[in-house]
Amino acid sequence: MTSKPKFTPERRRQILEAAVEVIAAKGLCDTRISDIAERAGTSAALVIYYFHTKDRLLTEALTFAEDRFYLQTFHELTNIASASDRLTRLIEISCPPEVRSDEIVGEWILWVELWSRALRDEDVARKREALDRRWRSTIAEIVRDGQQAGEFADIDAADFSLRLAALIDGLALQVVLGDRDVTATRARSLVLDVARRELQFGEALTP
Amino acid sequence: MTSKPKFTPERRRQILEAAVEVIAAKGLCDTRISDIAERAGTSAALVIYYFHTKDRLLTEALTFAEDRFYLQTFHELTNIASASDRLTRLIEISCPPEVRSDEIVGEWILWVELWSRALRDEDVARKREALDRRWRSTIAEIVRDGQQAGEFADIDAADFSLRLAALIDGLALQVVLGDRDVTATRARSLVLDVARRELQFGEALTP
DNA sequence: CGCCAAACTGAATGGCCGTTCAGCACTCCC
DNA sequence: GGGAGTGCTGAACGGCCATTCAGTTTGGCG
Repeated sequence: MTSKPKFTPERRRQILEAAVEVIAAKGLCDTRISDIAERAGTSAALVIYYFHTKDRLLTEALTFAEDRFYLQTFHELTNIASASDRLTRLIEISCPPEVRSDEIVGEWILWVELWSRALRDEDVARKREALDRRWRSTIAEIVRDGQQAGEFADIDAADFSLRLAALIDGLALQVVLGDRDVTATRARSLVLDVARRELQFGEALTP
Repeated sequence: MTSKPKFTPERRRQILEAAVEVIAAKGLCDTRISDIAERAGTSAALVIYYFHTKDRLLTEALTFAEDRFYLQTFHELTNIASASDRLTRLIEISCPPEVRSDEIVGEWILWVELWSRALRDEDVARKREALDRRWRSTIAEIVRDGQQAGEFADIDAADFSLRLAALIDGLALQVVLGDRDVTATRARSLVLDVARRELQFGEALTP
């Protein structure tokens, strides 16, 4: 309101954050530059001044958000010693929680928007690919750590991480779309079961 | 071209098919009524005349396409006797093939568009939910058939079908988005491996 | 044939929104 | 103080596009 924030990089971030919020709330299609400007507390003209075109702004906002979320998650995981605990936490973080936390659900909404954009924009497609590769590498890394520590069974880490990531995507999607057959807790426990069964750690399985 | 098709229901279908093609090619956001009209060989005014509003047309087109695809798949499966063959075929059909067949890839593109729409439109969300429920039921049905015939191990059919459907979603998505780490054949064989391992059918597993 | 309803259309209409632009305010440096 | 550069803005501009409308064609039917 009264504050008059200047200085380019700070402004940039403000606008990106506003863009992320608007996209999550209204969807890519219905996002207007003026909405973003309003939420950022400036004018539409300034938004264009910083990003030149709406297209570039939207692309940058999507990757900005996903990148930030990844770094946050990654940072949290580095504080956990055991591989099985790290994997468990990773699953908990990535599956949407039962209570509709705007933070996590918003993150998944942005993924869906990112996917639809990546279908038509080669540039976005490559950025998405890089984000997902990094994510799967992180899982694979945990698996290999656990295997070296003797916590996990000796299965192929690359295959497992791809399967696990895909399963999380598929289940989280259902939860975010509000499917009444797929509650958040059910999704989470399915993923955890798969991980425990395949890597053979944690609670005993009763088959 | 020269033909002059009339009669309401036929026209309706023509327009819906045109809409589906345009959406798959350009995406929901960039789909114009005039594009659809042009492809259907009529005027934009007629399109509105039939569907009243663009919104309704798009929603109807998306569910029309997915419904048609499901029925087609379902019909093909009914001709297969053994449950394991049926499940194998279901997986083959739903995973995008290596050669970019417009038919299947288009189907997946439409799913992504449907998801992003379902995020904001309760009506679309419910329709999507119904489509997915039917799909998972189809899988569960096959599993139960196979179990009764002694082909499959006795695991929980509902859980398995949810997990399998989610895995297919997640992997097919990567393929359709052009991720270079996830080829179509790799995705397909991962899904088949999971199914065979969990249900214990087909080729021997070498763990 | 003549009449009616329904299918269909081309040409407006009206609103929206990305982008441009001319200029204001502020700060820094000489 | 004044000149310059930069952050910033309000007010156009211009194009696009869903929707409307007034009117034409078509086909069936008495």
